[in-house]
Amino acid sequence: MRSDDRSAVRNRTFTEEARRAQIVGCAIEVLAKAGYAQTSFARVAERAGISKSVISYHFGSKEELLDEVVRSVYAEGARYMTPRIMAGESARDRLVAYLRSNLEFIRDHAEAIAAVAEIAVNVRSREGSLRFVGGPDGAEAGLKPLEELLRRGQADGDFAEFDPRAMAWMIRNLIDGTTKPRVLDPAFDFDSYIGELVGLVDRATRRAGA
Amino acid sequence: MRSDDRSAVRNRTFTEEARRAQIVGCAIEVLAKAGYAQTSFARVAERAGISKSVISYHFGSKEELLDEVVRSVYAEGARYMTPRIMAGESARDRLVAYLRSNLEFIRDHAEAIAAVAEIAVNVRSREGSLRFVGGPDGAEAGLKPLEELLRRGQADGDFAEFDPRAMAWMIRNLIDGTTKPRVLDPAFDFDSYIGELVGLVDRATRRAGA
Amino acid sequence: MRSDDRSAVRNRTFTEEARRAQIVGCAIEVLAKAGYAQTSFARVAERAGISKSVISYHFGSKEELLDEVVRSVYAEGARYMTPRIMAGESARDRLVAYLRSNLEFIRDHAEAIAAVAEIAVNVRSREGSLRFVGGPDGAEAGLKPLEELLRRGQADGDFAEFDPRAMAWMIRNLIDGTTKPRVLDPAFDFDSYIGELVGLVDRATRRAGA
Amino acid sequence: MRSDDRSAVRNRTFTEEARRAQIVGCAIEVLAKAGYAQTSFARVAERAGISKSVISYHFGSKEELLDEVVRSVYAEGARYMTPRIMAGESARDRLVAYLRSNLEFIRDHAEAIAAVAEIAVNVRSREGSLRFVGGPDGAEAGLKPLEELLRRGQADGDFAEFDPRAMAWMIRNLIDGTTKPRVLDPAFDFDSYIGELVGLVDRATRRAGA
DNA sequence: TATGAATGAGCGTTCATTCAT
DNA sequence: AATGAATGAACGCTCATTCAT
Repeated sequence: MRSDDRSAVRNRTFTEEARRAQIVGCAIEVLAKAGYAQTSFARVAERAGISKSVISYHFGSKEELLDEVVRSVYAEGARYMTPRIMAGESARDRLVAYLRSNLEFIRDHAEAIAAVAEIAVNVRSREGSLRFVGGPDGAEAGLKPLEELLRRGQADGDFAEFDPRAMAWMIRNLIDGTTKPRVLDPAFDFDSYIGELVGLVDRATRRAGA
Repeated sequence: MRSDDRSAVRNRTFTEEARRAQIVGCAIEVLAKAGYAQTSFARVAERAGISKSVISYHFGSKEELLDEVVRSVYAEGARYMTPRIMAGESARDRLVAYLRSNLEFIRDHAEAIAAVAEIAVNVRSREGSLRFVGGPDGAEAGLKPLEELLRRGQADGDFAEFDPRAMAWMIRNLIDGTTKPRVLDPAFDFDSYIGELVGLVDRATRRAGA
Repeated sequence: MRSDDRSAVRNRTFTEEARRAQIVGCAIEVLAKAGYAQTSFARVAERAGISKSVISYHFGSKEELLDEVVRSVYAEGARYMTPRIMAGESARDRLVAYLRSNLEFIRDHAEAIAAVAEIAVNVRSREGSLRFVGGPDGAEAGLKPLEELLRRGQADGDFAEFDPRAMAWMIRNLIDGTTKPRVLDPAFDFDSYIGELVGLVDRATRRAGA
Repeated sequence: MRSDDRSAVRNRTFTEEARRAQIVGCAIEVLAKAGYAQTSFARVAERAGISKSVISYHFGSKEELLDEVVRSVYAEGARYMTPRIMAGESARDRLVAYLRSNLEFIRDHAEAIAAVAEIAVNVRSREGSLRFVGGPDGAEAGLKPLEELLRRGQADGDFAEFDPRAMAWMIRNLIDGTTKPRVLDPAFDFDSYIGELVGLVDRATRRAGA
């Protein structure tokens, strides 16, 4: 096995990247369909039609594979959202773009989102803390820009007075919670839910009388 | 194991109830501290200072133990919330009471809430669906009363126009998401967060001009 | 617990005898229906509607219970067969009576026979040898009288020349094997099978020209 | 475990076949020596000098291992018996060949026969019926050819009148019962027993006056 | 680059048995 | 005479991981 991939970047051949991507894709499917507890190398390998030691070969550990699942989904999410948010001119525009683009990404990548959720609530460090919610790569990373956006909007007079950090958390929870009605509610309509959610946030942040 | 457990209810001796409660308590601690995947009979027994077959003796299966964890936490939650909600005279009063009492309960029972969350997102039926999220005892059970409350408030003219079902889901997500900032944010202050959340929901539901 | 019942005979109260008989009966039912491997104190107790420690109380060990099952069935078998065999005047008469009475007893006590068979082929001493087939109480005990009967018949000129010991074994195997077609063959008719078996043994033992 | 076992047949490497054969061999030894109830993966592995998860790796379940034990012994038995039986020209010849070859195989494979017997009388399906006694692969499979042979012999005038099905059962029981005197009787001589058994069956089937 | 083979730790569960009441 | 409570050993099985090829 390649024992020297501790460092962030390594040269990988094209075939290696392809295998990694395939395995990540299968891992996402298994995670989404069967849940974290039932996601084993054996099941992922079975779905990929390869032997399970191939996974060990490419990823070194289960942790590394799950990390890569999260990383790849985050990266694709950022690729989708960032330009759309940046296009907004006012804080309000950008907030709405943040909400819409994030929700659209969730809508269009149900399996990947479910997989990341499974990992986020389950993978723990040795000491027991969740690896993907705390930590520098965790929720904090996604929260800070949102908080900044809100703060800026308040400074600009776009938004009412509220605790921008608490509001950021609440908005994240509103977004992340979308998967619940989606899965559970047979009558759920994603696009109208987006409208309701944007409306709610708008009313909750709008300066009185604006 | 006790051989006559088939029926729903059984007389239990005082000692048995005490042991069951002790085991449930330890299971909650392990679930909250180490997460679902690391919660085994062995770990729970170790924490309780008993042998793991004692758990099998009292619960018959892991599923039964986890069910009891959920049931007991739900029951205590209902005991706390129900009278407080019922005391409200208007829909708005009751909505605020719903929010406050639920959040207070979460605030005061952090471990139990975390344990139930671990179970809810992990325990699956044979076919792969989450047992405690869907189903008659799942989210639906908690959602319906809230939706009714919102609908009634709209009929009374207390609330603005919005989709009451979507709003109910969003409110639940706001509440359930509270654990995230609590755990992750070192500066998190639960009581002021309650205020922010109640304020947000108030603004989001209030009839314009009211 | 009564720790002094190592010796063969003890005074037992009426209720104690009744309990023992009840437990033995239930053990027979479980053995016959579910097989040796699935026969546990728990299952026997469940069927008897008592707690499993009652069995421990009355029998001291699983071995003792199974011994009692075998002993009681053997005793009842002997009670049925002995007078019928003794009534025969010639060796041939007695051989036929042996076959018929044994087969009738098997026919009329299917469960008990099945239970004893389960025990006989499964219960082993510490060193690994079967307890109920070898040993002084085992097959030998049943075989010797049959062998003697055959030997006597040869001396009387009733029977042909054959190795009486081998013949005794073969006859026992014919009898004991009856349960197999009975269980497996949907068209099996016990009484006509008795006729066939008696005929076979008659032909096999009869002196040529007799 | 190998994840692609679903289908009936698979290519197996030489090493895998060797390991499987070794494990089957050890399982036979344990079954024969210690009996079904004491036959566990741990004991088999211990005898093979491997870790018990190796057995799981190669067999997937205990059931699969025991199936393979039965299958391999049956296959070898058929390989020995079939040509010898086919060589007989008359029904009588073939019946004697059936008896002799079967008994010789039993004589020469005592352990394997004992192991299969342990399995046959103990392994049950979910519902409680014996898996290897009833069913298409069970006793029926071995009985039918024998019954046909007897029927053909009657049609040819070789044999007396008797119920060929009952006779087939009795002959099978005579053969299968051989293990009992062999194990229990210190003076048992297998070859002379074969002679006695063949003689008995001959007398029992021979047409009067033939 | 990939794999077959193997491993040891751990899982939930069942078991006969013990013991105080 | 009976029981509830508890135990430790053993069970079949799954797991991520290692390693020689």
